Amino acid sequence: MIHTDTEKAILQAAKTVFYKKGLAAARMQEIADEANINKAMLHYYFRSKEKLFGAVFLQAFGELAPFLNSIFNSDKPVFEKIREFVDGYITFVVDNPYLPTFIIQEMNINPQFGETFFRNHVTPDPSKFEEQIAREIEHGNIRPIDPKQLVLNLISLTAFPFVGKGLVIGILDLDEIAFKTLMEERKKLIPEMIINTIKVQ
Amino acid sequence: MIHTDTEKAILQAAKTVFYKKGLAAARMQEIADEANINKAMLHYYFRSKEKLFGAVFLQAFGELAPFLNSIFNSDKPVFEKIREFVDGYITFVVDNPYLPTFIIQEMNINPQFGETFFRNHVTPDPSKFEEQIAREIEHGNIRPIDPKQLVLNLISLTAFPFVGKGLVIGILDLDEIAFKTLMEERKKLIPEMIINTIKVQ
DNA sequence: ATATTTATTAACCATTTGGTTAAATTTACT
DNA sequence: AGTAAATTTAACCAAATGGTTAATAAATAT
Repeated sequence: MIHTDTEKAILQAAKTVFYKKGLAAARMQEIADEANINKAMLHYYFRSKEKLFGAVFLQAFGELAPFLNSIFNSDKPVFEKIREFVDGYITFVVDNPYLPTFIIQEMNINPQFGETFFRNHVTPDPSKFEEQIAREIEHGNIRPIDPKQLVLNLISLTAFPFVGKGLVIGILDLDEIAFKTLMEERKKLIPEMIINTIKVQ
Repeated sequence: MIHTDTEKAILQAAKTVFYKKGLAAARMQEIADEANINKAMLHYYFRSKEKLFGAVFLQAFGELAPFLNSIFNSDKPVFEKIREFVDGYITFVVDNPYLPTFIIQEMNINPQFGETFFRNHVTPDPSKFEEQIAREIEHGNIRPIDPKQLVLNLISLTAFPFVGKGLVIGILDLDEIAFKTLMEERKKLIPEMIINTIKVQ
């Protein structure tokens, strides 16, 4: 796994272009230009467009999955994990705005690719967190809820505004600043909402 | 606005292909094959790929926007609107699984297209609903919350699982049936959760 | 220094793709 | 029926695109 400067430059450029345009709309020449190198180098290092895309996709997950798993799998209490997830995710995505959309987009366009990927790589895995939730419910520490639904609520509330940003801005009539303000507020709002739903009165 | 059979067949085929693959990955020949007609007909009726795409996009919004607006703008109470939105949306999307993803995807890839579109067409508009929420808060009937955040929560919880379906299935380790079951459960779960957050104790 | 491997480039290639055209067929009109 | 208009088709075209190649330059090893 040697990474020469050129290889790194290619990956960085490919990331930029693929994130913004997706696999189909991205052009090899555009990636080469972005990396300031000859187009043939892309094939020299990555063989094909699909392979290059695969490398970018892998790296995208490589940035996100360990981060999410470190939260899911820590030994902290449920409420704290919820707060960490929301705050961490929003902070992360504000700095990497194209990443979640990119992942979701390509997994939808090519579901088979997504399935294979999940089978063969380290991906976000909340199963331990789900077990923890189930345990807390059994102990009567939080109100009954399907752990999968809880995790889905958490991800939905946190990720959707970024994934559907264009639509959200249009529907709620926001500008860039108002959007960012709203997202910052959500760091508090989402955990409060979820915790309020599951905490025993 | 005459629609011959051929024109209808083209639109239907274009819908199928564009929904599944997006603008960039869709092929004019594939649309022609899907419609069982000659490729030249696509240009005869719609001039260019972009124009055809525009027509499909317009129709997509035309299906969704009035439906959502009829809920947002009715004279029913807030809680009921929340229930109607969730139930209606999920029912709708189960029958039209590609539609929301399609809209969000293309608005993200080409934000300018999205902006122009929102300025020139009938789109989902929750502003009246937001005012209604603000009024209910003033009257002390529901707990204080930014109406935009409430609407965003509603849309996020309802739409995200479909938009990010590939990822959700992967992360939560679901199959098609488990996914559908989860979605059906959400028709109850989401309204309960949101209403629980805003109802005065 | 010289040979050998590695990296880089410019030119090239085959295929695909959106789009056109001119002829043929069907429909509508008188 | 005869004619003009609209519809449909097959063949074609230019541009774009992913990918290759052969020659060159740079680095590495002997």
